[in-house]
Amino acid sequence: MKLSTRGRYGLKAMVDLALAYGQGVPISTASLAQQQEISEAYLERIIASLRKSGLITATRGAQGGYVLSRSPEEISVFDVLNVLEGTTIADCVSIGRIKCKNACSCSARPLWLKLQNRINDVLSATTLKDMADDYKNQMERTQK
Amino acid sequence: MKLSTRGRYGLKAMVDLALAYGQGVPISTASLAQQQEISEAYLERIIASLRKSGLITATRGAQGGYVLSRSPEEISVFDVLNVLEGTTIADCVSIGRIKCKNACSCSARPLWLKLQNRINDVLSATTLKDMADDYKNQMERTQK
DNA sequence: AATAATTCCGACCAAACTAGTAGGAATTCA
DNA sequence: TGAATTCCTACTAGTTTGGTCGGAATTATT
Repeated sequence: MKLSTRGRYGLKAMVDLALAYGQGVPISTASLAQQQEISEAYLERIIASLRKSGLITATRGAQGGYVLSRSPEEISVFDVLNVLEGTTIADCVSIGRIKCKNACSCSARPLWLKLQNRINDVLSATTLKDMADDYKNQMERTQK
Repeated sequence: MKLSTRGRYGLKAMVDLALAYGQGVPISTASLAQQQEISEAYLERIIASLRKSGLITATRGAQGGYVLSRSPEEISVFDVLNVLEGTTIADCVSIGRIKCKNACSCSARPLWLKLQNRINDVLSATTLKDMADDYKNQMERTQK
């Protein structure tokens, strides 16, 4: 039930991109990594997945970097974590074909389904804009 | 975000014990493992943790086995998974001291807290009795 | 008393996953 | 041209997962 650094680093990077959204300036991995104080090389690979999934767009070369492909309110946390982590808590609740042959008679499956729904509710109801706004507010409050 | 077999096997075993509760007959690992069609040796070790935590009580020797230490409605899924898995999705939402020094200024922490609460709500609102009852109902329906 | 059934315990193990590192090719701006 | 940057692939150490194995201790049954 633990989130990996992959998901945590990646989501925070996405929030950073959300904060920069609208200025049209691409942000480099170097600066994203610096804000989180983590390894540039590692974050780069995480970001590569996000780009391949289409959530962010890269511009190469000097002054290059990344921008969100859509506006922050159109990207949910679910979208992001779905790329970076498996979001399903057990195989038997995944949308595609169910791998567990005992699914019909499993005493735990109803619970997993319910739990999965609650998790998805939270993740898909929260957008990058929400997180960026919350963050800005929090920063303001601690300033004062 | 995946549950391990440890949590899944263990919880199902607990439901099996809940179904047998009240008859006073201890259930052996052999029979619990058989119902799930999994390795006896592995389940034994999972069950050992549950016993050490006090959720179940063992009687040794022939005709021995395990019974729930409390009645099924007094044991929540949270109790069980708390023993078998870490139930926290990130260190920064654990109850004890917060390990992450950036917790105050983290753009993701409010989300993790919210998500963690939703998960805990579901897990602690569901008891072994609920699961056992659901299971019995489901079995009846598929019989007809 | 012998035996079979069972919990209990510790050591071991292979495979997968996590969290990185390293190095260099390709691209683009200045 | 040179610096900044993405992009890509290979490598690695450590941890976790999901087990197995062998045997000691305990108890009910015969």
